[in-house]
Amino acid sequence: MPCPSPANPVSCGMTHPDSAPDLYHPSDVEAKWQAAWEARGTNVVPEARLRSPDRPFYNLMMFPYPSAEGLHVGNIYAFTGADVHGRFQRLQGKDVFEPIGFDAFGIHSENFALKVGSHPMDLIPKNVANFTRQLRRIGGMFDWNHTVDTTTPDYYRWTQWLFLQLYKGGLAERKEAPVNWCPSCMTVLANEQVQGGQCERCDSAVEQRRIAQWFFRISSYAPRLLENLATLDWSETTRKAQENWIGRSEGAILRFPAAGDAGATDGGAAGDAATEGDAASDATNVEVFTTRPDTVFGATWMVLAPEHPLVDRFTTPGQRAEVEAYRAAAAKMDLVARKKTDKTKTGVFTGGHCLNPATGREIPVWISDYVLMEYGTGAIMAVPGHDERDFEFASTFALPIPRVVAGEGDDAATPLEEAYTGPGRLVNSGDFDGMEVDEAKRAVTEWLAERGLAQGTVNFRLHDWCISRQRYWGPPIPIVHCEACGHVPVPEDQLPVILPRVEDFKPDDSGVSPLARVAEWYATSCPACGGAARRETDVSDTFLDSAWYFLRYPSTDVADAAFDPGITKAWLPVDTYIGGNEHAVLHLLYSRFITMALHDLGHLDFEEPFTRFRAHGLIVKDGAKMSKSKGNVVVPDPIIEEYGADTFRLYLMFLGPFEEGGDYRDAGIAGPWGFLKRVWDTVVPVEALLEGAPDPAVERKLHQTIEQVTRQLPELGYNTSIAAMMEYLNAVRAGGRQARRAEVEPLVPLLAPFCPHLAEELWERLGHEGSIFDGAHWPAYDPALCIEDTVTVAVQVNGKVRATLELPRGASEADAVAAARAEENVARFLGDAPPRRIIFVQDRLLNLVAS
RNA sequence: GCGAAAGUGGCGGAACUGGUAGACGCGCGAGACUUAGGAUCUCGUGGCCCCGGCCGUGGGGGUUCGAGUCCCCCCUUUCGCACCA
Repeated sequence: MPCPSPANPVSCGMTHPDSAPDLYHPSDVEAKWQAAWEARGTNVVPEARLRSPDRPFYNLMMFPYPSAEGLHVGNIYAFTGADVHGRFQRLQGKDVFEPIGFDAFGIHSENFALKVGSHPMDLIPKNVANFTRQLRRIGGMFDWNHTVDTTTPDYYRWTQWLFLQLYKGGLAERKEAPVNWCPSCMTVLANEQVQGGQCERCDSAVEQRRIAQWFFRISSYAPRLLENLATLDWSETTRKAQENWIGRSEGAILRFPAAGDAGATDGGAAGDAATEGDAASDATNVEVFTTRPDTVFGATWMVLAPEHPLVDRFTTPGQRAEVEAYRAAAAKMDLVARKKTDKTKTGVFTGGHCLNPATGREIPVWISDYVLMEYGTGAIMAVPGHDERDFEFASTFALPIPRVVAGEGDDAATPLEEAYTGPGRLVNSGDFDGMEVDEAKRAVTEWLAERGLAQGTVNFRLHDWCISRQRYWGPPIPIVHCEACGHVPVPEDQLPVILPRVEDFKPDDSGVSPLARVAEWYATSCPACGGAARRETDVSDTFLDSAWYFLRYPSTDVADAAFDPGITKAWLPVDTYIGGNEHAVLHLLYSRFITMALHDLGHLDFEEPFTRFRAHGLIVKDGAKMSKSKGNVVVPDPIIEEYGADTFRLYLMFLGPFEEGGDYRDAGIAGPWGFLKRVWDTVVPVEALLEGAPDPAVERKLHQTIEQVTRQLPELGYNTSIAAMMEYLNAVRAGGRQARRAEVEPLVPLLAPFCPHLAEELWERLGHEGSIFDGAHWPAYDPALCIEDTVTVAVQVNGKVRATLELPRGASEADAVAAARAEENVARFLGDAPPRRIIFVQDRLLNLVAS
C-alpha cells in the first residue's frame, strides 16, 4: 500500500523499503477505506432501496449542534456506540439507514455569533463543514446523501409547514401568558428551560413578563403520552423521567362557595372546569384541586395564588391595601425567589370567607405566593394537619391545626407535631369517621359530587409548549397578522418564509424579536384579504426543528413534501434511537407529541416515533465531568491522528458499559491500541497463516466468543464483547503459537462494527472482494462447539472452597464425591466420617457439609 | 424532600437464573530479546500470613449448605424533579 502521509511518523517511518515489515499504519488504512466507501457509495442507501428495502433498519442517533469547537469526545462516544449498533445490523444482512445532520438553529449559535461578532449565516456553514470532516474521520457509516441542516430553507420550509398543520388542527394557539424572561439572553424561556428558577443556558435569574405567545397544546395529549410509555422499549430511566414530567395525579376538584361577606358575584367560577352544579349556579365558587379530598373536613382556610382572578372579589375594603401590596410584591418577584422552597411562608388575609363544603363552616380566604397559578386551579384548600406546606403556614400565622386522619396508635384527639400524611382512618369527619383514607377519598368526592360541589379529576403537571422565541436565529413562524382578518396562516405554497439576513440581530430589552425592527421584511399583505398586514416576527423554538428531523432524513430528496408517504411507511418508526439522557424529557417528549399529532391529522400511520430508545452514559475524565474550567477536556483530533479512529472507537467502547459511560484515562488507550496491533500482526502477512482446521480448543473458544458477541452487541454490551475478543486473541496467540486462517478469519467481522477500517483492510487481504459490510458476513456459531468437555468443579467443605477438580462434563455426583474425597485437602477438613449433607451442582460445584 | 441509578483491587471495570469474586484492560513488579520500537514477548500482581490458611464486594443485621447477587435497617455518591396541592 502506498503511503500518502509520510509526514506522519506513526503511519510510516519515512519510506518503506521492500524488506520492511508490513506494520499496522492506521492513518493509511483509514484514509484508504474512507475514500473507498465514498467512491463506492458503501454507506448510501440508494433511492430504489429507500423505496423498497428488504430488511430496513433505521438506525438513528441524536444529531449534534455544530459548535465552533468541533466534535467533542461525548459526541464521538455517542455516535460510535450508535454506529457499532448500525454496523452490526448491517453485517447481519439488514438494509441499514444511518443518517446524520445538524441542529444549527437556536440560542446557542446566536449567542456565540454575537460573542465573536460574526453572523450565524456565515458561521454555521463553517462549523458544519468542520463537523462533517470530523464525522467522516471517525468512520461512521453515515449516509451523506441524506443529511439535514435545520437552518436551510429546504428544511425549515417544512418546519413551518408543520406549524401550519398543527395550527389547522387546532393544536397551535396564541395567548398572552405570564412567561419566564431571561434578562441576560433577553428572551422568553419555556418552563422546561427554567432550572430551579434560573435560565438553563446562562444561569441568570429568571423574571416574569406577560407576552403574547404561540403555544402547542401538548397538554391535551398528556394522557396518551403517559399511557403509551408502557408500550415502548426505552431505557427505564428515560421512561421514568417522562412519567414524572407528565406528572399525573389523581384527585378531585372541590368547590368552596363564597360566604356572605364576599364581594358581589357576577358569574361562574374561575378556570375552565366543567359543568357547574345547581347549587353553584348563582354563587361564586372557588375551585381547588386536591389529591386528598378525604381531608376536606380539616380544611380550615383556603389560599389563592396572588394572581388568581377571584382575589378582588374576596378582598374587603379594610384589607385592600395590604392585599394589593402583597400582589405587587409577588408580581415583581422573580421566579428564583418565588419558587424557593426553604423560605418561610408569607401571605395576607383577604378579609373574605368561603364555606367549607363538607362542614358548612365559614373559613377565611388568604393569598400566598406558595400557591402557583400554573398548577391545578391556582387555589388550594389548606389542610394544616395533613399537608406539610399548610402546616408550615399555620405555624407561621398561628392558625388552628385540627386532625382529621388518625394513623396507627393515634386517635381524634392526638395532637399533631407535624403534618401527618400517612395512611390511617378518618376522624373529626362526621359520617366518614373510621373510614380508611383511600376509601374516603372516593366516598367524600361522591358525597360532595351529589351536591355539585366536587368532581373526580386527573390533573397533569405538563404545560403547553411555548414555541415562540423573541430572537433572530430560528425559522419565522408562518403567520401574518392582519387588522381585518386576525392571524392568518401563510399559504403552504408560499413557504418557506425566508429568514432574512439581518446584520443587527442583537436582541434588546423591548421583548420583541429583532425581526420586528426590519420593516421591509415584516410589512406584507394579508393572504386572505390582500390588505396591509404584518408578519409574525417571533421565530420558533429549536426543539421544534428537532421534533421531526427523523421524518425528513429518508425523504431529503423529496421536494414537494416534508416526508414521502411510501418511504416513511417503509422505514419508520425508527428501529433504534440512541442519545443522551439530557434529552429524556424535552426533545423526546416533543418528538412523540409531534408524531402523535401528525398521526391524528392523517399524515402518519404510527403514533410513536421511536420503537427502541437507549440512553448512553457520560464520559468523565479522571473521575470528573469534563469541562473547560477544570481543564480536563479531551480533544479528539490529536488522538485520532496518533492512534487512528479505529483505536479511538475501540477504546471509547471499552471504557465501561455503554449505557453507563466511563472514565477516560489518557493511558488507557494503550490497551486497545496494542490489541489492534496484535490483531494485525496475527493476520498479516496472510501468506504466513496456516491452513487447515482450527485447533479444537481454539475453535471452542472461537464459537464461545461468537456466541457472546452476537448475544451482547444488540444489547449494547460493548465493553464485555471487546473483552471477549481480546480473550480470544490471547488464546489464538497463547505461547507464541502461529495462527491458522480459520481461527482468525471470523474475528475480522466480529471486530468490524468497532474498527471498520481495519476490518475492511484485513478482509481484503484475506482475499475477499468488496466491502465486508456488503453481504451479511457476520459469522455463525455452533452451540455444540461452545460446550467444554471438561469442567472445573469447585469442592467446598462447609461452604469454603478446599479444592478444585477437573472432571468430564456431566460427571455424576458419586464420581465427583469420590474424586473430592481423594483430595488430601478435602479429606483434612472433612475427616473420615461421611458428610452429613452433599450439595451437588452439576459441572459447577460440590459442597460437602460435615456433621 | 420526592424519584431513579450506583457503591467490587492502586485504577477503569467483569461475574448468566444465589454456586471458585476480581474476566478484559491500565498501572505496577520480575525476566527475556534487543543497531531503540510508541517496542515486543514471557511470568507475576486483592490484603494479611506461622505457606497450612485467614480476611475480603460501602456499614450493620437476616435467610441459605452457600450471598457481590435475595430480605430488613443505615451511610455515601451521581443524575433527574422540586412549595405540583
